[in-house]
Amino acid sequence: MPEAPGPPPAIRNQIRSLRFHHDEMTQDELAKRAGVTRHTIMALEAGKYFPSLLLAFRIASAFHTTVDQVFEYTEISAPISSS
Amino acid sequence: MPEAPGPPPAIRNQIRSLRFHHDEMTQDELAKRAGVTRHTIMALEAGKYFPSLLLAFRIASAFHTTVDQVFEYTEISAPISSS
DNA sequence: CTATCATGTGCTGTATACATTACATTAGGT
DNA sequence: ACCTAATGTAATGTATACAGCACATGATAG
Repeated sequence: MPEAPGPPPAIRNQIRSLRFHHDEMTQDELAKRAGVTRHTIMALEAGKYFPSLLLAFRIASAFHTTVDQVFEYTEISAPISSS
Repeated sequence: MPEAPGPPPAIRNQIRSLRFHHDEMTQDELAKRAGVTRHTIMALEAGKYFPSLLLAFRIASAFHTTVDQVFEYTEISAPISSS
């Protein structure tokens, strides 16, 4: 089945890339460090949904980095541009 | 009514402070820029819940700054300490 | 006193992040 | 061929972010 139509996801993440750069950490290992299930990590890498801010912080913490280094926000439909 | 028991919220934000540092921007104005309702901004400032990662990015964008500058994560109950 | 602006409160409904369980698939090792 | 580890898929249930609406409160102005 093809991708869902509509604008592309507004947030991309570097989770999979960071896992391999951190001693090939498994999804399960990252999940334990972040306090979620392996399923959640898999869904995030697959772009099925966006993490909560709390989980975003915990994932960044697992990689000893910041939220802005793990997640990248791309403005697609800006709610407001100028008053 | 007193606060709910248990550990303090894991994420604090500088939204109210940033609003006043940005020409005393009203909750309604910030809400419009972030694409949410005024009610949501009020709830965030009151600490009633945490924003989604998407909203966190949009609020940071409204202040021309990063997520990590608007929101501060304080580790209270680390999901894992050491294997 | 009345009107308006900014902020807070309370309720109800919907969308979605995440858990839970189970099963399929691919690669490596014996 | 068999076993295990790592990853993906699918279905269902729960918690919660956020919308939408109405109304209360405090400040300022006329």
